[in-house]
Amino acid sequence: MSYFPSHGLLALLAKLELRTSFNNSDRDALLALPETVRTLRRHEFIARDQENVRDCCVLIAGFAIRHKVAGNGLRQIFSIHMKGDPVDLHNSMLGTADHNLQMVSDGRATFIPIDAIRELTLAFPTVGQAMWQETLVEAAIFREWTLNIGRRDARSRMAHLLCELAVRTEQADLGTAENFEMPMTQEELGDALTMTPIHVSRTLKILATDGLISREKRSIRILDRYALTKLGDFDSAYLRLTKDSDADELASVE
Amino acid sequence: MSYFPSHGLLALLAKLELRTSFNNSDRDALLALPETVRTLRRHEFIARDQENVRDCCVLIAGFAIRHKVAGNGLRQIFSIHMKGDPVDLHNSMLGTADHNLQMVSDGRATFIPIDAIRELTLAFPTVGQAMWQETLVEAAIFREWTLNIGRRDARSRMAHLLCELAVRTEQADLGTAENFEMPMTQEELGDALTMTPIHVSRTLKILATDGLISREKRSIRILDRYALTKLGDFDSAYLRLTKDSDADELASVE
DNA sequence: CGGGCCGTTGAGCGGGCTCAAGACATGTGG
DNA sequence: CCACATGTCTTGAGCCCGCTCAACGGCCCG
Repeated sequence: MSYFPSHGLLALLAKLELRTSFNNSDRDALLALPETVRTLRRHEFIARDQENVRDCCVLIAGFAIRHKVAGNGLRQIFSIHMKGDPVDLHNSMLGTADHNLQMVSDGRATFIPIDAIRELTLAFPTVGQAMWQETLVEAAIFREWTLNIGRRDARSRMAHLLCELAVRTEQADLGTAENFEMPMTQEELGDALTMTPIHVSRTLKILATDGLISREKRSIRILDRYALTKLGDFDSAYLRLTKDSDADELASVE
Repeated sequence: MSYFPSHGLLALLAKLELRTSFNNSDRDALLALPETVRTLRRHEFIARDQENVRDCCVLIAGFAIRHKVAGNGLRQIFSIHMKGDPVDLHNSMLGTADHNLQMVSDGRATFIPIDAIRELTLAFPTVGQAMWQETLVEAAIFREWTLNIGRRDARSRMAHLLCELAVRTEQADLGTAENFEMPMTQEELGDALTMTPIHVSRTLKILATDGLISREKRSIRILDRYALTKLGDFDSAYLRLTKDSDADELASVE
């Protein structure tokens, strides 16, 4: 048992409390989860397709990708993860992985035995529902990416991804929505957006020469957020960053 | 309260018990859920993007699709649903819909108030975990479809979809894996696979002339399952049709 | 200073799209 | 029973977005 919860557990708690109201015993039980913090190197695997998964990994620092490789050798990235994301609830709750989780930068994470999470969710069903909702939101992100890859052209796809990362990095307190780190290579971006790295390069160049973004090393500055949002057909609703009750209040105010 | 649970609830129970062991009180509580059975017409919406969702719909007969329309008017279908599928746990557990659910054939379904499901999962956390796992498997299907659309060519995409439908219809007791109904139009198939209906027609024709399948009205006969599985790069593991313990047993026997 | 890795740019190609027309089944009203 | 409309599927012809192949330049780090 950890007497001093890691930043990973604290970030996870904050994330879950965005959408669910906990009482003190819920909160204490979550923070009392047994955990082991580890540093992770770029390209290190957190979980591998088809292997058993015994721990749930919560990111503390750095970025990770969720991906799977098709029989023809082509890789598809399904989502990008950052601080506070319980990155393999999906794999660990089902016992065996059906995709890979891999770091794209150096980082740190805390590992929680999945059996402890199972017991926690049985003893504190409100925490269980909150975690369930968290995976539902991740499923919504998968759907939005499918729509993105399937139904938008290269520039829109790129704009949409940049908008999502802007919102999520700000949310995770890793930068502002106007200027944030994006430590992925263009090859990784290509596998997330279903383009060749060559076309990623050309597409980013177009966005920059059109004045929508500017690029430094591995970070992005958004120069025209309105235009980028419109080009990317982006609506952050699917990320569910507010409680439903908040949304209702907003709706009733309008 | 329904004293005679509908075929929808019974099919849902059977589906959840594929992966989770219930005791009698779990089972009784699930079957005692309040429900309303309704007939549904082809093209009728079960839920609409951005609307509030108060019920969870479990299909009894007929097929439904999950989809969203991008700003450019193009539609992307995310999954196809049939008997026993709790089709909008995703939307209803989050309160508002972020995509559409629509019938592609006439059918029947039972509607369960989502508040009753929330209470059930708090009082019977094992049932909650089973439903959570069900949505995790659906998320796995979303990922597999993303891989399909993003990383396979038209013929492989089509083959993969046919393999998935073959396995799932057999599982749902709606036909054999060799011969099953597929009541979708080629336009709907196209929106599921990200192709034009014209290309769907040509692709199906190629699969038929190559001797992999034959087509009658709205049903498919699989003539060469091995070749179709190989072409579609299909591995049913992501559907999680067996308990993990079963899989472990199989693995240890090998 | 040399060797990866990463990003950029050019030139040509191709899978799947667009546009167009026709075939065929089903349903509806006269 | 036919006339007609509608929805679905098929086939043909031409085109384009993003891919492939290739070369080069910049950066980091040993």
